[in-house]
Amino acid sequence: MPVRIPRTFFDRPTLRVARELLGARLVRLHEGQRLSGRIVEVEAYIGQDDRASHARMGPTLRNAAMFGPPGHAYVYLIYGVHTCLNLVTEEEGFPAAILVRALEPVEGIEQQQRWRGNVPLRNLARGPGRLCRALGIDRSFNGVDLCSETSTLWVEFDRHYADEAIACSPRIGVRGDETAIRAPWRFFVADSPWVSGSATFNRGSVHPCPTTSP
DNA sequence: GGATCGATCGGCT
DNA sequence: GCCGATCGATCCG
Repeated sequence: MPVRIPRTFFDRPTLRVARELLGARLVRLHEGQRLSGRIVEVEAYIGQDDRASHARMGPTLRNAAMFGPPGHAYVYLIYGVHTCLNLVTEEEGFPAAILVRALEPVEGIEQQQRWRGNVPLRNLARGPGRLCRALGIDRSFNGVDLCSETSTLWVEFDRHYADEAIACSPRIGVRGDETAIRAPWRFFVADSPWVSGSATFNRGSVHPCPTTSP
């Protein structure tokens, strides 16, 4: 039986957690059925000094989950249209989270297709808004404890990817050209057809993978 | 495959 | 008022 990833996993430096989440399986339980996908792309948002983070202006009602304990979900609405899922990391009080950007579909694909309007399989969960729609994740999941045995959303260990299979790049969709904001805090499975972004961007902007943050 | 543009809401300045 | 950690439709090559 697969087991939920425990809170101790999330209660660690965010870049390490982000790297190790690649290959893990995100599971949503819906009416007794498992809907899931393998995480193939993530982005790290670390601390109040991260100019791209929602936590940059300090704690607010919206970003409260980022300041809360690790192992919880931070879910928000973007552009008035799409939902994004983050997994909160590091000790309570320190605002950090990992944006889940793409999944390789694994279980309950038919239900996911229904929620997605029968788009091509490749686009089922390729992008942060798309994967939320595929798994039926809305803002009612904000603050949910992924490590509680009673929640209907969690993460399991699944595949392991060697370092050579992993690539890094600047985060997608963040504005500004300061070096700090361009930190290569996006991790993805190189050459996976399931990651978002264009092939040329994914190949052309690859950085060495960082292991420590400022 | 790539560029552009509109949608549409909540949260902050 | 302004502006997003985006997506899909549409147009072009």
